Amino acid sequence: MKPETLKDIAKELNLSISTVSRVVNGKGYVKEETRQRVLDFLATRNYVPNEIARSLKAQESMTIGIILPDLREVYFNRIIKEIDRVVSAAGYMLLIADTNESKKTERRYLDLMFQKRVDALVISTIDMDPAETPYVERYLNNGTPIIFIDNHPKLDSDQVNFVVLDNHQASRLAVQTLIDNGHRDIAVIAGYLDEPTGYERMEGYCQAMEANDLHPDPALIAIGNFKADGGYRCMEELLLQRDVHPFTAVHVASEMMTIGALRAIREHGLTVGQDIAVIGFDVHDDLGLATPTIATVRQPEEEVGQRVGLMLLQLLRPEKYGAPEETKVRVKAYLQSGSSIHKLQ
Amino acid sequence: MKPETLKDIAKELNLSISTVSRVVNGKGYVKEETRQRVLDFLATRNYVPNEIARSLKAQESMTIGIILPDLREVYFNRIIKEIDRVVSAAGYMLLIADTNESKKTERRYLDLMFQKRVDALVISTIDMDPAETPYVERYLNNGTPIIFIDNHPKLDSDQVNFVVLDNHQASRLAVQTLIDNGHRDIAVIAGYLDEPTGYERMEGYCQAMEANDLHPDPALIAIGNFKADGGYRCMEELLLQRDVHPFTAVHVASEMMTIGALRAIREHGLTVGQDIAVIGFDVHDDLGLATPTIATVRQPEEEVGQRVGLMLLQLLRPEKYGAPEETKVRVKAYLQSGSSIHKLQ
DNA sequence: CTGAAAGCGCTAACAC
DNA sequence: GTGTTAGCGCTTTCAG
Repeated sequence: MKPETLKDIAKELNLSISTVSRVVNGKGYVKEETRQRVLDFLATRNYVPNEIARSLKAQESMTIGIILPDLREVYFNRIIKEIDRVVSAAGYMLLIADTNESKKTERRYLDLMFQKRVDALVISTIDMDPAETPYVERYLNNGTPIIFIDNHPKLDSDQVNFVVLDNHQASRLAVQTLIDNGHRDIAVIAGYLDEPTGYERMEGYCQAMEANDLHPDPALIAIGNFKADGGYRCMEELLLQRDVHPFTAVHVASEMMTIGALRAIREHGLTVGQDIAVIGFDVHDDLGLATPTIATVRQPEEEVGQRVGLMLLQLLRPEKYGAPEETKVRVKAYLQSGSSIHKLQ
Repeated sequence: MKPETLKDIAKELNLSISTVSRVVNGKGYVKEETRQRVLDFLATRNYVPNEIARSLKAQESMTIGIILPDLREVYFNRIIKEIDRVVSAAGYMLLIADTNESKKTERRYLDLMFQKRVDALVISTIDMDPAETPYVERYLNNGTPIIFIDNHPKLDSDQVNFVVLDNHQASRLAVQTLIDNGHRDIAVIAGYLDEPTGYERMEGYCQAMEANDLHPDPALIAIGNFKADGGYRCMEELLLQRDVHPFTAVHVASEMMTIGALRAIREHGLTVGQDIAVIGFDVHDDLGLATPTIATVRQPEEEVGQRVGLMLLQLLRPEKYGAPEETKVRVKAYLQSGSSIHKLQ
């Protein structure tokens, strides 16, 4: 019933535990004859080393914790998949926790994972001042590597590693794409400006406008709540004042707000990619369900996952994977074109 | 740097390890005064018990392994989210492995998780004869509970627990919905019949037809490869022979094939929900991007996750959660309506 | 009420 | 080459 131990094997073979251990691990001198005898016997049994005991002795769990707000988000599950691929090759496994957007749950998991002594932690926190909580400090005091994804705490310790999106570049790319298609009167629907993602994307919009000698009209800047209803309301507002403040294109700076904005446009009897050009942010339609297809800037999830995976290995085993060159990285968004943008003129 | 141990604490307090252990775990007699002294001291330190050591002693890891082919699939990440919610309340954490549809990787993970001595395993295997591999047997010999999801091996041991979809009922529901809308000439695009999901869904189609005294026309049954291109080709075939074998509606028995079929219909200049009614299988468009919206039968992912979670707890701690009543469960699909079905007559 | 001691399964000096 | 031993951090008898 209970799995066999080295001791069991050793007893049956009339050998010492250490000898068996040596052949199992393939390290240390063992006479070829004995080695074979052990190997043959092992083949008939079903011995699998107990990693828990190994962990206790070696003081490393060979596990990496991942804490995130919602596993259903495409962004997260893709990243995890990549991280898994990269680190599992080095023998690490992933302990995953979904906080369901709850700070309380996030803290509980932070504790639980520390108890389990994860060798490193990847976290997309919703608790933006982790430096102040003892929860994260435990890891830091410990020297346990932490990598933040999606967002990162303001705290500027060099212990704070992250891989996040370059929001400025992303929205610049979006707006530039509209401009390249001949649009000049461009509205933006951004998220709350007190959140970095909201603020930075809005700045990106302004940067692109100014780089093209266009003046962002304050009336064409709408601020929503990152959700579909926010996008809907913002779009409504923009449309209602359209005779006074005309625009031919809009950049919506989050996925859900894009969904809402599209609905508002449709309900106003207008056609996307004809009456109004739309470029979204991180809109996922890999199945190609939307007609017209939605142009959007997107985060390179695979790249993020790979970078996080590699950074983990470098942080955990620098002697093997080299010291990480950069532990604060901002990845670039890419353009996914779609028929929601029409050429002007 | 290294986290403190009971020993460290005990030494500083001039107490024995066992006394400190008792107050940390709140079990066993400790004089109220000493208890307070320990508690006060602990508050100033930052002691977190080492779960690895606890696990070794207790012979349980408080972790549950999950092995699945692709974390990006909505079906899986929702289930995991629910399982996590349920079992984490009981102190378990999830070790997750994405095999990327590879049998070899699946086996490697099966081994790794056994090494880590997971207390239970949830698996969506792609290796349909696990009974023959020693990989799964190790767990079974061990008494380690295994729950299969999505599909299950043919092997009919009572050790094989599963929570899977009732495919017959799902396709029956789909076809019945078409019939209820007045359709009688109904085509089906099913997956390969040597896979249970392909076969059972096709049977469900036949059952619904027969229950309504309709004769499934063999020419209206197309078999594809479960992927978008398969769905596309099948739909093409059906459309090309439509004058000889007319139909007004089609049930496509997998998500990706539905996507392909929709494209084929569009490219033939026909309109879904007008010229042809379509009901898909497990089509996910929670963002509501598709127009018209796609009617589909869907798996109740949340229910599956909850059932698996509860079953795990019951299998692991029957004294606390009661013995599981049923360990082979088939959940029912539900209907998600959409404008891809038009009423006939 | 508290402490000493054994042992979970494994690794790694260190002897022989 | 192989065995003995100590010890990773914890829980849990068993003495005192």
